[in-house]
Amino acid sequence: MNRSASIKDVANHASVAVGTVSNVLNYPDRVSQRTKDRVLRAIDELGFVRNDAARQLRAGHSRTIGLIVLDVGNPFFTSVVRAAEDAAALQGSAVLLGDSGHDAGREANYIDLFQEQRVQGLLISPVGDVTERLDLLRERGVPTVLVDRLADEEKFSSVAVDDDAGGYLAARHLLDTGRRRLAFVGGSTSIRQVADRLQGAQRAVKEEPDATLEVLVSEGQTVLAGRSVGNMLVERDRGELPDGIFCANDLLALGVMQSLTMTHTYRIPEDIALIGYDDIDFAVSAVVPLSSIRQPTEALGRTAIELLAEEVEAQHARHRAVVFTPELVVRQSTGAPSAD
Amino acid sequence: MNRSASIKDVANHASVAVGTVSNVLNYPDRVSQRTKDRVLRAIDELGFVRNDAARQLRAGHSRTIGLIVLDVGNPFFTSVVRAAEDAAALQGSAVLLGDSGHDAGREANYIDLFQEQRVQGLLISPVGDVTERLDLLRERGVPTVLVDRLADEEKFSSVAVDDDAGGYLAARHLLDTGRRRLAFVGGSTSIRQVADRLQGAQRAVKEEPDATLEVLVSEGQTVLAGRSVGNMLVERDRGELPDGIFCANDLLALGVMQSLTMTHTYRIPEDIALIGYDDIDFAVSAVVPLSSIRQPTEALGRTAIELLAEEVEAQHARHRAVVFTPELVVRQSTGAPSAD
DNA sequence: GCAAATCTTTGAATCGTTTCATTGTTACGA
DNA sequence: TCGTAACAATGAAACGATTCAAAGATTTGC
Repeated sequence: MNRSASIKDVANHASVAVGTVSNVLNYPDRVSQRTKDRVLRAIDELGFVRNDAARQLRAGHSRTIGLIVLDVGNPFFTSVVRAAEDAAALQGSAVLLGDSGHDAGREANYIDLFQEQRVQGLLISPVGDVTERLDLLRERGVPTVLVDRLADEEKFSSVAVDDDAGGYLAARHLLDTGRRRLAFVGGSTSIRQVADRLQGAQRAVKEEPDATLEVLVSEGQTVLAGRSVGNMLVERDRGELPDGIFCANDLLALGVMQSLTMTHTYRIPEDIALIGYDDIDFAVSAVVPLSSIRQPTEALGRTAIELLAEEVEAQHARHRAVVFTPELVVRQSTGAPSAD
Repeated sequence: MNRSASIKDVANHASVAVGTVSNVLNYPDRVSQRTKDRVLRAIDELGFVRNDAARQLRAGHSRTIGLIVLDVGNPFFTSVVRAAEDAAALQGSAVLLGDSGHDAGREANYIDLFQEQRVQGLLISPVGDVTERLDLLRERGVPTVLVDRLADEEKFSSVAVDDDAGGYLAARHLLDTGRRRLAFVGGSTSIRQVADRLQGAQRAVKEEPDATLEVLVSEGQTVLAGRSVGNMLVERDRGELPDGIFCANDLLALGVMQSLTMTHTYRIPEDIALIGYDDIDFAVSAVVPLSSIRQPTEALGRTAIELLAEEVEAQHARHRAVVFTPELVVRQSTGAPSAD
């Protein structure tokens, strides 16, 4: 296959000037019907496809937006990505997706790549702390929005979800359904998300004088870690058991559920109510459909694109940090009569 | 922020010719140390970043590869993507990822976008059948490799997994562990993957004169669909139950497992052995760790990139269709003493 | 039928990089 | 000291699309 047709080839083939071909593509109204037909036919016959490189060289910027996430496999990000793509499409941009896989090196590669591509801007859920890498972007004037990470409004716009509020919601829901001896299950509180969710839960518990909250630290945030915690609970005396458990994510909750249902000693939700966090697909199809806290991922993605557009348009506008409040999803595991 | 620095600005700032700056970037050996230092300093001081558009305009092609998958949320594709990215990085290319979400329109958009970007080539797991869209790519000479879809070798190179072999492996394993009354659970056999896996299972069963295979059609391929099938089985007389169940995917298998373990009437694997397909993350953390068939996703992604490289280099070489054989993963649900 | 107004079309200049033939410099052996 | 390699640096041309001032064509109004 030889080199593909250029606008010049089209112009020759249709016996018009290159400017006319360009007009057909960009300002069809300026061109007479006759000419337009001839040009379109030529385009078709030659299989002409616009060369985006030439286009954006002239324009000085591309029509793409870079999006770097920590893990495309994580349903949370998958959903954010999808929403961002749709929102970008609405404003005529396309999203280039990069997966850093929690690796700072890969992240740096994508940042460089996207800068060379002269993306309109960057959405990024950064690996680790906000470092010089990002400050550099800021200095270079690359419009940037942080995703799922609160940022100093002096420096960046950002979108995030209020984990404290989520934790409050979950605990409040357990309290509202009459539970008083609550337990929080989560990995190390050095993970910010875990700490915030716990804090929110504690805030709710303080509102009820007769309520208590026990903190159970799990080995990681997996189903298996949850099962260990569950097994430990099953061995307790009945009187020492919590009557409501809030897990820092759904995987942990599913593990706890496995332990409790397997032994058939305790019933969910009659003896123990259980609520998770994230509302993953599996939550609804657990043995006992799992109540959970759903994060507004679509809003996150959409808003990130919108904030980016603001940054692009008003170069020197103040940055904005938008925080969303998550949503309670009640299912059977916390005592709804029957659920979706 | 004004327009970013160009190679010309760097040249001025370092008092050299533009060609020299270019040489520093592309052929450092051709440039004396003194000049190189000066140029590098200028680059640093001006915060110069190569403009990829201009670069690839000159080069005639980009250093990116387009990858369009049916669903980034699907762990199968996530894993393929990751492997493809790594393999591409090794040869100095970057992957642009598009998610068609099983939507032909979105797919078409990405195909157009990637063509305008003049990607080196395209990896695509196409929506529906291989249609004119793809034939058009072929005619245009865009190197293309189909992923997870067998293709006419006259037309395309492709990488795929042998589902018939996978079905055989699963059924053969059940037979090898002494089961004789097998059941296959799957959605409609109009889905090619389901049909192939069933066919492979049937092939294995035919090898044992005293073995039988019952086909149970589920309503879709979800956990809930699996649970319906499971509930139906639990109501049968013990004598009419299968002693080995092969599910067309892990979600179905997890649903079946829920039904069986919840009632505590039958034990897995003692009464009924259970095996799924795909080896999703959840398989290992099920109540009874689930045996499954693992697809070689890393090999798929890597090989796809390699085949694409072949296509790019040898324009008129014959295409190749590479088929991988999946792998049996034995866990507790089919009677391993104890598993990972 | 003619001037003015409107609509079409033209094509050179431009974007930032790479390429490469040419020119300038240095080093070395005779 | 000179001639010649070997090495460095130069800068114009090219890539393909868009822009825009200018020219050309057509229509309108009188």
